[in-house]
Amino acid sequence: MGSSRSTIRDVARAAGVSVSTVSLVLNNKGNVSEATRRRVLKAARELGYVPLRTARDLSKQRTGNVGFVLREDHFTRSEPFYTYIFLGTEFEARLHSLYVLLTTIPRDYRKGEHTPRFLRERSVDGLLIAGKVSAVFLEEVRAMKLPTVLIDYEAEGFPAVVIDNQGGARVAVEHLIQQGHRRIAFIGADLRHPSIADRLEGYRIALARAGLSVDPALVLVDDEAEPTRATGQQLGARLLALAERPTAAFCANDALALGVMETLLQAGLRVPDDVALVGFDDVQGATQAPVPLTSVRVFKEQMGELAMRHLAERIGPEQTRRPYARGQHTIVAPTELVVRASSARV
Amino acid sequence: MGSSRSTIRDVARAAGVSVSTVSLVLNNKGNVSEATRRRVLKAARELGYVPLRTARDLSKQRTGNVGFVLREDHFTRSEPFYTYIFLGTEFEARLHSLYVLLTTIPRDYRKGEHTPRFLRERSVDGLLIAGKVSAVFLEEVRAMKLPTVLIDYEAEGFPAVVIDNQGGARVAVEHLIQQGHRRIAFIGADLRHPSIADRLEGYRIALARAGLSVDPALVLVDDEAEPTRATGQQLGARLLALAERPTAAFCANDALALGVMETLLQAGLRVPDDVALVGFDDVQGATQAPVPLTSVRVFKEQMGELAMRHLAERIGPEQTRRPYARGQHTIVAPTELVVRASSARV
DNA sequence: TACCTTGGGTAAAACGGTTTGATAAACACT
DNA sequence: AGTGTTTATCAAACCGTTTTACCCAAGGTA
Repeated sequence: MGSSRSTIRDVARAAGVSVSTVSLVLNNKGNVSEATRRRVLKAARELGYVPLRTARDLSKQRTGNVGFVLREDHFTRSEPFYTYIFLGTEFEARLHSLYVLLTTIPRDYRKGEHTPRFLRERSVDGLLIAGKVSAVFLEEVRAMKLPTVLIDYEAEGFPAVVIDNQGGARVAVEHLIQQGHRRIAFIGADLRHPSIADRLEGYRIALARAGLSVDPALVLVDDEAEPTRATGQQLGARLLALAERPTAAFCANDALALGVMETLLQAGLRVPDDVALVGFDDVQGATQAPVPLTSVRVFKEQMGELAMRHLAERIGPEQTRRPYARGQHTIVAPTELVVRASSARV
Repeated sequence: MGSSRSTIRDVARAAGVSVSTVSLVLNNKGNVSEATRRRVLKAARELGYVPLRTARDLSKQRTGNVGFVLREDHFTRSEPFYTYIFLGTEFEARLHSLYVLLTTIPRDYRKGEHTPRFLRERSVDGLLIAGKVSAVFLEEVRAMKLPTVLIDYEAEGFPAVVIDNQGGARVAVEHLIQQGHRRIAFIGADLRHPSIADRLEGYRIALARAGLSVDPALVLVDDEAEPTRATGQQLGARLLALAERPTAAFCANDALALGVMETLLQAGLRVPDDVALVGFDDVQGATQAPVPLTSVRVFKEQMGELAMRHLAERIGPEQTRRPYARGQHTIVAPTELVVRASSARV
């Protein structure tokens, strides 16, 4: 038992070939006869040889790492949305022999002050950014000319993997219409967030296609707020205060929907009998709600995988580094409506 | 603007010294005159020189990475307990110039099949393991002779950073006693988990110190279950079914406590008037509960920091790698009782 | 026969740092 | 003046890979 790990030289010696040959075999490159290939592989196996990453990376002029950046408040919120996305990237990363360095940035990012260490040290080959982040940060990243893919967010000049927000919202609202609803509210928050804006657009389209007009009074949006449960409670109160109450509401996400539900139930209304509710994201809490929540399911791990795969291609040996035109190379991840009790037949 | 990043040789040339001198200056080693030191630093600054990690690591015979392993179901559960611990380690890692590779393992870990990639490739200098993990995994790690620190879990032969479970539980129960309670239940789950066992022990000690005896009927434990909200609901039902109902309950964690609360409220009881409740962990949900929950606060980031600092010491250049005796080098992180409405005065 | 290919292999030069002697100069002590 | 000792510096070796450039023998072609 050699205690220290064995090197490529040990393998070469054992197989009776040169170091270069071993390297060629292990990377299946160049012309190597079947006989030597087998000898080398056998020797490598017997010695339990695993190439040393640092050596390989130094030689290959790469770091073998990719960065994964998201806002701290997004990472630590109770719904593990981005956690699943991260797991997806981690999973896919294995296939490309990359390591993922996860780090968070504050909501109010300030330039030099908060720059992730791996960017300063330039020890990543590419970058994934999940969720909405400060424009200042994106600016800084842009200047670095580092292959980057956004996830669940969009910005000029960056390829992105996004949820089919508009499509998902449309299907959700169509579902409500099919259940017989005609007065359907929209519950939303910060419309500068592309996802929320797109979901509103899906709502509009669904109504239009059904020949229904959009009643501005039913579009309940707190443009200054984050789409949280607390915001949902407040908007729920506004909904209750309406002269002519809607029979259903489509909420821009589950947190909002759960907040609305809470307010409605506390006011003594029944869901879905008095007001049907549909959310978006299909978070864990959706099934555990007092009235299980109908929601639009998002395939989070899959989004992470798609993003990582795309990034790996850009990093890859091909080095095709072509610049991205706006909107081009935006990958849209499909959604799926999950019907539960909160939107049962009227 | 030299487009390519500058190397140590560029700095040496600019400062008019040898490469070795630059290295010595940048690592403040050896004897270097103040004059040259300044010249070198100036040159490095002007060239924006940052040492290349892969090169440094290869040379130093280290990887510069540490692994962070936890169970997938722990990572993705809605309470970001381990997420905060991870953030603490990440923060501390910066001070030691280490990168943290986060990866999850399944609950039912099987040897070769699920071995984290960085262990197989031996590309970490040390390992952090958070939460309870499969004994099989610990066995595998032990065999690797890799510096390791456990967090929020304990096992033979590993140093660990743990919550002061017993002390926290004691303070919590003493609080209930001080509020006038005499019949206090304990709500728990899987007692093989050291944390839960220790919290039960704290409960016992507090009662004993107050001269109260432990009524076995009031120790409600589902030994086969995980300490989740659902388990709490079931145990809440058992509590309701007791002939002589307790006036208070100390729960082994907040999830259990919230489950119990739900059951009690649904049964028409009032908290704290009919039954006072105290939890443990002080999760986000504790403040948002129907009746805000008194709980034992845990400093999660701090635990991560402590663990990483300890690990860095073991990895460090000192190489003191002395073996750990049982229980030795177990760092106990303090707790703090946070009193809220669920345990108000009787 | 002389002249390309091509297949199979290697030695040596990177990659960009750190660390280890060696060396020369300055200094201190008989 | 001669002899250690310390201080400041550097050339070269080293870390473990990949990659490049070259070599030789065998086979094909004119």
